[in-house]
Amino acid sequence: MARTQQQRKADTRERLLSAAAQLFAEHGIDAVSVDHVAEAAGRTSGAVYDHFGSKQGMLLALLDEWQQSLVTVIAAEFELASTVAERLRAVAANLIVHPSEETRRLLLLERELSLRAARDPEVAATLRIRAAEAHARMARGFAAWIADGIIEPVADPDTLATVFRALVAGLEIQHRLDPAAMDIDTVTAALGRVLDLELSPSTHHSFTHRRTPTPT
Amino acid sequence: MARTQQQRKADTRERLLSAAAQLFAEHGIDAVSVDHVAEAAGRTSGAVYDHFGSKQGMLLALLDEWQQSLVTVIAAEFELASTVAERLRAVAANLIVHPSEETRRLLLLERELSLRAARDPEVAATLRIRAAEAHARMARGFAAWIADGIIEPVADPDTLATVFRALVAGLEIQHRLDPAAMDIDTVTAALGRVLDLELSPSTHHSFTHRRTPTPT
DNA sequence: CTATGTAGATAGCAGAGGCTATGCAACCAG
DNA sequence: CTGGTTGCATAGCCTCTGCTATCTACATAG
Repeated sequence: MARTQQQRKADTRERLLSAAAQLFAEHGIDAVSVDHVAEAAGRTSGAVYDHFGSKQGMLLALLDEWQQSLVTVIAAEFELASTVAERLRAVAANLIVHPSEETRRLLLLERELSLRAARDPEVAATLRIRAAEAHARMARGFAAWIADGIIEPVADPDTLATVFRALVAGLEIQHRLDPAAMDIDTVTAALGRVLDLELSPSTHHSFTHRRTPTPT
Repeated sequence: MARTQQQRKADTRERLLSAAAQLFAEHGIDAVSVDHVAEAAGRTSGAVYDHFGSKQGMLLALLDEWQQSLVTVIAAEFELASTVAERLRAVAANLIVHPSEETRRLLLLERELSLRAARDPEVAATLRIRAAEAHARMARGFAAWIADGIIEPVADPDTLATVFRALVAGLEIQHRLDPAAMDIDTVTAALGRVLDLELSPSTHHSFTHRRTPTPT
């Protein structure tokens, strides 16, 4: 397969990181052993320690090469529709209400990492940089929308980006816990609140569509 | 101390659950061993297994008796001020920007539990019930405000409660990761966005107050 | 073709953590 | 007073995990 040693090493590194991302997202970082990762990558734990030195080292390497953050996915969703309302609905659908399996895993991994960051300064430092980049990117997007008159300047782009990121994260948490309690109209309306859009489902409906949680 | 066996047992149970709550919140559930909990409670692991059968059993028992959820804390904050703007600011300050150590621990535990719920149906079931109660409580609060004319009926109470809970959770995550990037004015303005309040800091200021993340 | 460096396999250690089996003192019924 | 029960302690088993030390096969240089 890989011919030179360099190629072989690079290939192994990719396999290991890819397997780690997959398994960490699916089962949680602590629940996945180094041996699990190695086996999934078709290698042994010796390869992991040769490449990264420790499990933590592997995690940090993974973070460094990790591009598919929440905001990246949001941005991708935004490209798919033209009107603002449609874009919000696309985000609501593809990130929160009907995400693909891969997206679900990504979001879960992002949550676990941000929780870990609260107790692990190394993880926090890496995540902080990514978060700042993501925020800036989204703020520029809102600024452009305002400049183009696509949305009303209800607040400055920085605040909008902060609110929007927080909302998506928070809504995702709620929906994952109790999907039956939140349909796509509610989610879309919630996102629209940020931009002063009137997307609420009819009042009568909205007061009654929420179901009590499914009893155990 | 405790005289009858019943009293003794009840006392031990409380000690164990209290110690577990404290330690789980501070270090994370997986990082805390059964022995740690027992020792902090002045007992041994034998007591834990007599009471709860397993570590998971202890966690579920803890959840069942757990009253101090995020929304409970928010509700408490709301009582402290009179005007809506002041209440939002109180929430921003006491939950997100300058929370007490105890509040910080509580919020962290709540995040860990909700993440765990994504992979553990037992935890999910318990949390789901609490979340529904919390949501209903907050929705009733917003409904009362609308009925009393305290806030404009910009959306139905259910949507408002959904948005507000999501926003607080999301903002807390962001602020914990990078406190320097989000001051209290931004947070308050973000919360106000939900209710169409104009609390934004001056535009010129808001475009510049965000700092780049502290390098490493 | 040989010498050497290197990617990664193999085997195993040390420690920890969940859990169990058993022991024992305090309590309680008769 | 006594025998049984209860609440918890003690000791230890067993598995798993992160990690290391050592070895092997291959690739590259000369």
